[in-house]
Amino acid sequence: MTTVARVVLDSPLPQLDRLFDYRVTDELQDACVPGVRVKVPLRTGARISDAYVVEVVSEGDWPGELSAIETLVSPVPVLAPEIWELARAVADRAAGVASDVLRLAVPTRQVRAEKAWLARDPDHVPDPVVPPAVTGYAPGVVEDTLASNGRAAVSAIPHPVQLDVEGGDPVWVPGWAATLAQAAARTVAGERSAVIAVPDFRDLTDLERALLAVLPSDRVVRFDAKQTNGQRAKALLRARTHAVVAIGNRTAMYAPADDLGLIAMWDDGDASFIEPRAPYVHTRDVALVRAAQSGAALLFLAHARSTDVQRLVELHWLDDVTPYRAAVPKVIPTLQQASAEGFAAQARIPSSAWRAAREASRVGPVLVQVASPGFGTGLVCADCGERAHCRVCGGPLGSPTHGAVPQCRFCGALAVGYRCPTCGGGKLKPVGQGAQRTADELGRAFPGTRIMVADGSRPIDEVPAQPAVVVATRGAEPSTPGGFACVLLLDGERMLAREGLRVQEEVLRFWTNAAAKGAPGAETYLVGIGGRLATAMALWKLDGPAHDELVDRRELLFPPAVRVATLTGTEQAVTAAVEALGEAPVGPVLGPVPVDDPTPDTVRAIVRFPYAHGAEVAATLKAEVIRRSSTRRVLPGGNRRRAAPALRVRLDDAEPFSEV
DNA sequence: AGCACGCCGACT
DNA sequence: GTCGGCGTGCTC
Repeated sequence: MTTVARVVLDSPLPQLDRLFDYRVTDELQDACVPGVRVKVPLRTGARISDAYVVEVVSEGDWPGELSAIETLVSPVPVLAPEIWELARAVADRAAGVASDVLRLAVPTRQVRAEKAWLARDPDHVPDPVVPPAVTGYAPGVVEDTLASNGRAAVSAIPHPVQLDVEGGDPVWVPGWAATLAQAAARTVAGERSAVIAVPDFRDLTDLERALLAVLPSDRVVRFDAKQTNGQRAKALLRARTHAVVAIGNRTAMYAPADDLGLIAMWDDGDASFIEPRAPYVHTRDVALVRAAQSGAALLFLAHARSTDVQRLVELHWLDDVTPYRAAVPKVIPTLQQASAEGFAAQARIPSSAWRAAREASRVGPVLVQVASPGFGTGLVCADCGERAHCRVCGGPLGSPTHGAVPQCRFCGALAVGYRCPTCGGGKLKPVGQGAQRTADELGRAFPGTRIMVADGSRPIDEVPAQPAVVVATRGAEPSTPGGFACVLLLDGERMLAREGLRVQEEVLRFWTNAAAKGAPGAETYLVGIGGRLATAMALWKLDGPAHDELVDRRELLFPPAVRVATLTGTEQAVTAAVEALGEAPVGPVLGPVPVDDPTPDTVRAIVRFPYAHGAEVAATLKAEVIRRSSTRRVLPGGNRRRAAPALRVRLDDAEPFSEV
């Protein structure tokens, strides 16, 4: 009797994206188990491909003669069976290649990490964990979701929370981090694992701090983008030793974990969750696939709900969980009002907000959110370096886009034919950054107060709980123990004025995430904003805007109301692929239109289809890609060289809709 | 990707 | 007659 290993090849070619059978030689019998890395011959003995064993059977389904596995790279099973299943399903959903997903999920080989893992004590039993309560919500609500392997969209606690640490000082963490840490600790207490994905490095640090307050360190495994391959390989193997919480950014959603009990994400609307590598699957979708496969509980925590999660709530696929109402921030929207004082008038900060901020800055730190540098670059005279000011109100001039007519950052007046009042020069050059300029102005207006600036290039993680004004670009706000005494949200109008499908969602995320950095009961002033968004913020009912957005998207047949396939390639290949889809698409096909990427003879078409047809559409498109990939294109000009594939398919890329 | 197989033009 | 062009197809 022969033993057959079914392997997945480490190749990005769609036509090789299936299992291949190989004979297992006698000397490899014992070591050849699912998950090990091997090298196998392909077509001719001269070509050797890397592969993972995914299954060992007594008889394969290949009728021909089998080649033998060339070598066993290492006896350590690095590809957990459930991660193979996940990669397969994620690739299928995206009409992509499983080995592309595996490249995200499994770090390259690291001998030291493997040695450490082989030398581990397999009988080691970690200390049991006492399950904490999940605080800030009605007793039992989150606990029951976990216990029943339920699924929920959870409105995060919108202020910092203090967690007691056994034998140490209490720590302040964001409300969402406390909730996820408590939920994960309950999961681990039941000796099941949890995976949690957060958008960026700072969120990861916050979450880790919260977790270490409720769990011993051998129960927390961290994956992050700054780790070396070796550290990732080590973390990957450690995640499978006993019940742990695996935390990280996008790739953490692929962390192996025996007996998964909880899958969670913080702030799924953050664009960092969009995977930039093929097959470009959003972490939220990985979470949904993994939840379906594992049956684990699923939690999406956020302040401002994404339209994607709102859709799942309206389908009753996710429960809607909110914290105690008493916890919500006091958001005070203010449309422009005249203000008596100089800078406040220029910045259109109403006098009430101005006074509140000044009062608060005497007792604790005040957070001022401004748009990012790209929203308004400052201008100075190219000859003498003098700052360019508005002739109408005296505010600083900026240039919204490069080369545009300079415009006042405060009153919006256009400065046509600007002349420098000092030297008479007519040329302006950009300088400085939005946050820094606002800080300068505030410094003059708040004499004696410490002013700090946090932006992308000069990040600050945390500021002390002392009187100060912290000016931060949106998304770069530091934390402070206990929370800020007052929060001012400036520039909102300008942030909303940007073009794009998800602008409103994004701006609500920026506002709510900043407001949640305020202390419980602290006031948040939303400057220059009225209407429905202001009401939603004031009532802290953020599912309202998400619902309204979703209604609009349904009418327009825009994602996430429908799914989207972007087809790029030769006109022939794209047209044939659209035809192959038959009746599955909804609404008109957009295009094909000529695009210059990657070659001038390329076209692009966008088809929309209902979620119910997802599997069928992905399978059809994958088959088209395979069909087209075997024939090579001859580029015009006579010289034969390798051209881009005749057909590329990308699913659920919402980017083109931002231009509509 | 690579590499073998296969069916039409100019050569010892 | 056949050497080799590259279009087509396959890889356990």
